[in-house]
Amino acid sequence: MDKKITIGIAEDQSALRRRLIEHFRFFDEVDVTIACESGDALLERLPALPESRFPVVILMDIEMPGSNGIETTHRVKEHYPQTDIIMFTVFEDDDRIFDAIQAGASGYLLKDEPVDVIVQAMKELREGGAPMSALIARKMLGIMRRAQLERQRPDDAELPFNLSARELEIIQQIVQGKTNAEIGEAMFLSPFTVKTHIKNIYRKMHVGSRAEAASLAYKRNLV
Amino acid sequence: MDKKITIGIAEDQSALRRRLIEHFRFFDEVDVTIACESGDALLERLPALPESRFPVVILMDIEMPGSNGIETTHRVKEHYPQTDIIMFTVFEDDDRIFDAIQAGASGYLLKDEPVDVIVQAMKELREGGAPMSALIARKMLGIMRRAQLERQRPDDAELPFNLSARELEIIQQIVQGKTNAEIGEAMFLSPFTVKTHIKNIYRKMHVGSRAEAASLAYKRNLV
DNA sequence: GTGAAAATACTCCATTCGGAGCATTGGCAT
DNA sequence: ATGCCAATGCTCCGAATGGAGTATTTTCAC
Repeated sequence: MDKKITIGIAEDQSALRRRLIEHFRFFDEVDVTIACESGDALLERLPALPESRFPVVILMDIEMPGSNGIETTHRVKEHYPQTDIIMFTVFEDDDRIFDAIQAGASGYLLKDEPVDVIVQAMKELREGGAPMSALIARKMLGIMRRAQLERQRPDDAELPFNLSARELEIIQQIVQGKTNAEIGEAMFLSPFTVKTHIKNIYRKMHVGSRAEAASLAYKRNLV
Repeated sequence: MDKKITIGIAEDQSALRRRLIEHFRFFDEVDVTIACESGDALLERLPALPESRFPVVILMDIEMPGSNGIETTHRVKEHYPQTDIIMFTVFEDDDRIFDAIQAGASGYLLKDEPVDVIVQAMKELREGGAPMSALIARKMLGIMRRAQLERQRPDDAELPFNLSARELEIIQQIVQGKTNAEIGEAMFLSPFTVKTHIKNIYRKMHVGSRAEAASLAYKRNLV
């Protein structure tokens, strides 16, 4: 059988914190090894824990005095990237969810979830999942629909519009607002050559000005 | 008790399709009302269904001949936005997950999930969740960490660089590659006026050319 | 109702750009 | 080997841009 899941708790409301600790006692799978009333306290006390009692999962309140849950998550993941963090909150606005994920949270539960669901979430986490309350999961989808993905292009993939590598270099200078002369200087080329390249770029991209080319370059993730 | 969940299936492998239909029979909660071997067939046959047999959830394979699952999802959501779609696939690359979500999918299951998990996912969906296989949920988090969120600006929030509303309008035309004369025509302004606005824009944004302004506009989500 | 800010409009001038055409070189593929 | 295409460089010309300065009208807040 697997070892117990060691849990950390950061939650400023002492009543809730104690209630959680009490309830977790009834579950054999988990073991609360640290519980703090603030993110700062958690960060202070974590280094002192022996490895065997170091939390594998931290239940993190978002709203806390001092360092809030987002900041604390950032710092914890910085020092202990292998520790998973579940945000635990009553709030559910999109920006906060997004920020929590970006900070490194791997799960997001609303505080009204029953304790057995929380324990189940811990197990899911350890099995590679990303437990989320239904409402949060739905909101995440909404966030993703509004998000722009920065798709990275494999090096050998062909560039949009059949642009050559050289032409791409030139575009990158164009979006910086450089003149042909400046680009030539930067690339050790005659400004005439730069101009010829730009002519070809315009033809391939079906545009007719630097602004339009820059715009299209952004839209197509060329820069 | 709630009514049965009506299910649609789009899956080109006939063996799997039949297996799913067979297995779903054992679950009282669900009722397969339509099963097709392609996205095109689904789109063709959906309009003919009576409302009572219209699928509330569609299990959608991604890899299909003709319209693939992403395209089909797009079209289904376009015509039947209230129908939920679960992507059902063996593939799990980030771009595909992202595209599926953007197309309007509300869940994402791997084909190796047991049927009872799939049925459970349907129920979760109806309860407002977004069921995902553990692996997919984790990948979604990774995608979100790389994503840029387009945070929408409240109407009364001040624009970056203290640009006026009128100036913003002009920028939008600039990124389209228009000349001052064309902008003037579109906005019923003298080209001289357009020029004056652009001068002010340059001053406020600390740039000196249309390409640079367009570029910065994209970076700051002005367009 | 007064003042500040924004929007409108124009002039002059030097620089830059975009379009067309042309030429040479070097590398890569058939 | 040969032919194609990318990369390089150039000329001429007209159109558009960018910079500076000035002026009138509108609008909106205090």
